[in-house]
Amino acid sequence: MAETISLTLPDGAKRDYPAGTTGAEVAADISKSLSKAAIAVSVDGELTDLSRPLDRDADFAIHTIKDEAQALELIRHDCAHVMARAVQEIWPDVKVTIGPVIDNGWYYDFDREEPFTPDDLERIEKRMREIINLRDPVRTEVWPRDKAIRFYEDNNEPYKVELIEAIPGDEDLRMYWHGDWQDLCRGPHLAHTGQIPADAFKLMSVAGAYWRGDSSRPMLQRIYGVGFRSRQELKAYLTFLEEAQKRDHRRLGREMDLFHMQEEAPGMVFWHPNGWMIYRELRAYIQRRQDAAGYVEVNTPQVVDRKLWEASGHWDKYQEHMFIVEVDEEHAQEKRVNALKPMNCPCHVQVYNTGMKSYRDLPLRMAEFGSCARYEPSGALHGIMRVRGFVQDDAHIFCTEAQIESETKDFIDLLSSVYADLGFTGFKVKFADRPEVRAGEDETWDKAEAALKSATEAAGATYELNPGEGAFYGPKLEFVLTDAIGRDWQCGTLQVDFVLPERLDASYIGEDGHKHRPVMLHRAIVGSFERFIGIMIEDHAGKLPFWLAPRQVVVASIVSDANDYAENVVAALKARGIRAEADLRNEKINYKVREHSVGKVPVILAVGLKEVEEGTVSMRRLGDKGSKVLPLDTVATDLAAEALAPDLARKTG
RNA sequence: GCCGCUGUAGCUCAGUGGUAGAGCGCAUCAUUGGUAAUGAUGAGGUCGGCAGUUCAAUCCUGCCCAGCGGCACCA
Repeated sequence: MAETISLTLPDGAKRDYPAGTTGAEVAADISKSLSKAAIAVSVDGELTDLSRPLDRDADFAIHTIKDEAQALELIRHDCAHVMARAVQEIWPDVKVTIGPVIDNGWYYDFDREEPFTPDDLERIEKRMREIINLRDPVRTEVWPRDKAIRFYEDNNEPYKVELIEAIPGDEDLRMYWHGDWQDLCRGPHLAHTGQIPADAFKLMSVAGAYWRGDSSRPMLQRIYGVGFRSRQELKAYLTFLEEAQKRDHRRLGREMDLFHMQEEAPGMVFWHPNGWMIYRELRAYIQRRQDAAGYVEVNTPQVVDRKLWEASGHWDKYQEHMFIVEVDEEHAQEKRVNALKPMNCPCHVQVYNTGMKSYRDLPLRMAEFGSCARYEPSGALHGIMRVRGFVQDDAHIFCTEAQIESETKDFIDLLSSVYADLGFTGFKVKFADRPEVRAGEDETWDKAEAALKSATEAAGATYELNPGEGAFYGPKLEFVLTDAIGRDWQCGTLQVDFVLPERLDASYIGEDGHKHRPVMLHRAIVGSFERFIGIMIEDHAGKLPFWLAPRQVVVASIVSDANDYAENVVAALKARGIRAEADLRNEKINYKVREHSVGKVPVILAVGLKEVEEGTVSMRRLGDKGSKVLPLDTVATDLAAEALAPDLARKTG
């Protein structure tokens, strides 16, 4: 070890210290105020404790609470420790497990017989504040693993023992203390508990979670917390949560009268006229785009004999998740067992397999908006986002291996254009390559992965790797959208499949006059319409773009003498393809404006005696404060243009 | 599926071992008004379902169903 080490500060200045000097000592050497404000240091970009001895030349930075990323990481991390200590002080029998930092906060998993109650959370929070006020210094030591294992065995912390045993190699472990409380942790940590802002965290909820994420292992209790640097930041986050709640598609679905769900059909959507209008518009748009992109559309049965599912391999793997339909046929020897189709692909191969296919028929792009049913586990259901009955913008492209690349590129182009039309300007691409357990030769995988990669690049898309997450039958691309409040949604997909054509014996006659296997590309752009509409509702907070809005215009009369004129206005708008309705109720205009604003109607046209006389309307846009009086013709022309779906608008120019 | 919580009027929610309330919405009447709630009156409930305890259960107990928050799952 060098006697002297040289630290390069962020401003470029170099400072020399004896090896073994700690970050805290460096901070104290620079200034007294920095010494007080310091919470951690970075050594060559790596965040670490103030108390850690420095042993080499490095780029060096001292962090205070002003360094947001580092501060939040440390605060949340130490909140997890403080919470675990609070829990163990209140209930000494509780066993601790793990407690990582997550978006906006942290969680910690505990093993305790009794469930934690909301009152318990308050109690824990209070104790946490007390611990923070103690300003206990954080201390770490490096222990050999044997010693650590013995320590946790003696202290009856079996989960910690298991954690250590799962750490590969025989590296030493870092043990953590604040006060008398101990945990296994590699850090980094704050200098003392008092550096946690005591008024900027909140315990949010308790939930069950499997030990090590494995559903065959014990269910632990997970307490979630959120933590920030200041009370203001916490408050801002809580306000954000309230805003997010207001755009919940389940709530908006009810308020806008889009759909409902009920006990008799869990996970199935009852679409109301308003919601179904969105669905129809979106589906018609996708249909037009796919027609234009050279797809053919088919429709295949929903109830299909188990034999087909056995042949495709689904019966084996997904039987538990299929709706089974048994039919007693009067003269049959045994019951006929069918399944509601969970997906379209096996049926598409049946259509493909009729007649002889030639290489001249490829690529064959077969689309279907087919109703699928999957018996999803009850706990997975979530509004219309995760359902048991759904329709995808599903299609299978039968092609040769040589065509994978151009088909992929064409698909990504189509998908980008559709996403842009739907208001999602950017999307991420993930490339999921071969999983450990897979079908097919490595050589085939090489070819498929290479084709998929170069096609993705040719389409101008950058991707991140999602290693080992491909389907068992082939690599896949996942397309991920980000919504208005920053949440990611995986919607589109493209999967290369060599297995199903084999299993279901699909073939074509090649140029050489011999039989060949086609490749199948499974692909979807929006994924399920149900889920995508849910995403659109939340993304727009219910204020859908005009062409998708189920109710586009309400013409509201101000006095009953304007009722006839209001009806005429509605007729004029309808004649131009606009979804317009009249509100002639005996209510004040304030009342009507409020009701239709709450109902997210994009345009309200108020008409009173003045408008009747002048042939005008008073137009108010959703979200605007005021209104504008305009000639009816102008409004009708403008709104008719606005009502066109993006692809139709492009055609009209 | 697993852990926890919840289920009362169309919606949001109070409430009680002696069969129930508010606001909004709905209906009727009055009001004809100018851009986010006009007033009055009225109707509306097997208190999620099935058992049990009790003289008596919406309330207590058990089982089931559904929803919510997570976990696991997502062909």
